[in-house]
Amino acid sequence: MDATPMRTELPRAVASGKREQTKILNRQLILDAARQVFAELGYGATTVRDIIRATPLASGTFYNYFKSKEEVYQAIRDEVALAIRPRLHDERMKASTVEQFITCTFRTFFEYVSDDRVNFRTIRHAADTTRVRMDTPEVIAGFEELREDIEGAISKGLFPPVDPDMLMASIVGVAFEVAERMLRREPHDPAGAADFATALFLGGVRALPHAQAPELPAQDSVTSNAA
Amino acid sequence: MDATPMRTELPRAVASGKREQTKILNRQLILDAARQVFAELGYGATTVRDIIRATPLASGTFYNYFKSKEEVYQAIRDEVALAIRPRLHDERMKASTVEQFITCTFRTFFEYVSDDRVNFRTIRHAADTTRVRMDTPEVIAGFEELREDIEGAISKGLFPPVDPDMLMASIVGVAFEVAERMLRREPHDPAGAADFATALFLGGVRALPHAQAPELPAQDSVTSNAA
DNA sequence: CCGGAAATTGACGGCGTGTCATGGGTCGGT
DNA sequence: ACCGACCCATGACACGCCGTCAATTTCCGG
Repeated sequence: MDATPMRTELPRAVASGKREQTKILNRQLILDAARQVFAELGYGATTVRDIIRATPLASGTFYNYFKSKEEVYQAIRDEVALAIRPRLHDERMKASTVEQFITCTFRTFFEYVSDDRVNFRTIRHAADTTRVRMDTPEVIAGFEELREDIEGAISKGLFPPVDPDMLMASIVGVAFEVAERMLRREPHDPAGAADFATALFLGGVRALPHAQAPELPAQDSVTSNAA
Repeated sequence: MDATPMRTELPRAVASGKREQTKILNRQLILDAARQVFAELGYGATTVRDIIRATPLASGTFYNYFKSKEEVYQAIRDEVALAIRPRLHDERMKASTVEQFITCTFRTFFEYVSDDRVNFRTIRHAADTTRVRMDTPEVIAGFEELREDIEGAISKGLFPPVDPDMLMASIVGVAFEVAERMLRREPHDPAGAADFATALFLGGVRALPHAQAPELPAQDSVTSNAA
């Protein structure tokens, strides 16, 4: 809230001693260098030495901050996940209809991806010919949160009682794959991508097999497999 | 066509000289070893040395067959893609309704994944905590084929005129992500997964924005940014 | 049976990895 | 202002992997 330094004996909240300051600085130095090197060489070809060389630090210092290049990658990826996850959750909490729930999820995601293409290109451009997607624990936690939100929406009667796990998986799959295509086109059209995905799911959810709904009036299509 | 050996001086079709036989054998030796080592150590941790050590061959020999561990990985992955791609294409060619088109795509894919979990687990179990998916050129070609099939289906009036690229991306995303969840559950239920995905797209496609329809009545939302 | 082509072998130089003893810089107490 | 304790950056080191290549073995055709 207040940006005014209190000038008490406890300025810890922002950056306590010089010790901790350089610690934060160095960490950021490494992360920034990594982002650049990953983008330049690709994740697979990058070595810890490449990262540290793009930094004024010595090789040993790297290991005071990260165990490996993979951990650096995770940190970068988690940064993104931590930035976007609360936004998505908040938006979904505000939703009072299926349409709002779905549309805000996709819109927020695609807009973020479009804005943050620095990070995102870094992340996607991994090897030469092959595309790669790595899901870090933080990202997976985001998926779980989506599933929980879906479960909540179902119990509030907002969604029909579909399989939340499968629906989550589908949304995730469409989000990432469509985002990829969106980034390939110029100019980026996050709104168009969101409209596409939203329409798909809005139409689709209605047709989805209802999981644990025993007292339904005669269903005509699907529903052949009631587990 | 004919499997009968002609007994001429040219039995090349099956396995000509000892030279070529061992060449095929060695290649297979390396691929098998790689499958095992990848599954055991994970892709990231595996070294070319690990692979060659799981083989009676010498280190130098490896490079007569593959440039790197990545190329081995591609070969394994491409093996799968080459096995499944024609099947998918054939099934889709037989489809005369949207429902058939979509359902056969998912059913074939999920059944294959479920059967072939040896390869698939190998492929997915890449690092320790992180999940990865690598799309090799052969796999990407499969995606392109799907897009072309969608375009064909649209021009035959089977599909409404949606954006084929985006629809392809969505199908791919759902297929892989739902497959992942399917493999996590015991027992595997490829039919259930296919029903879910099919229902989603059957309902969704109808609701999708129609791409190249210029004579639309007043558009209210979107379309603000016409390049 | 022999000469040449093709493929295998394993040792080698170069490099990345992760560790550790060393030393310089920082902090809290006096 | 000074000092001792502590923390952490440093870069050399031992080890292992990488990709290559000359020497050698294996195979083929004549």
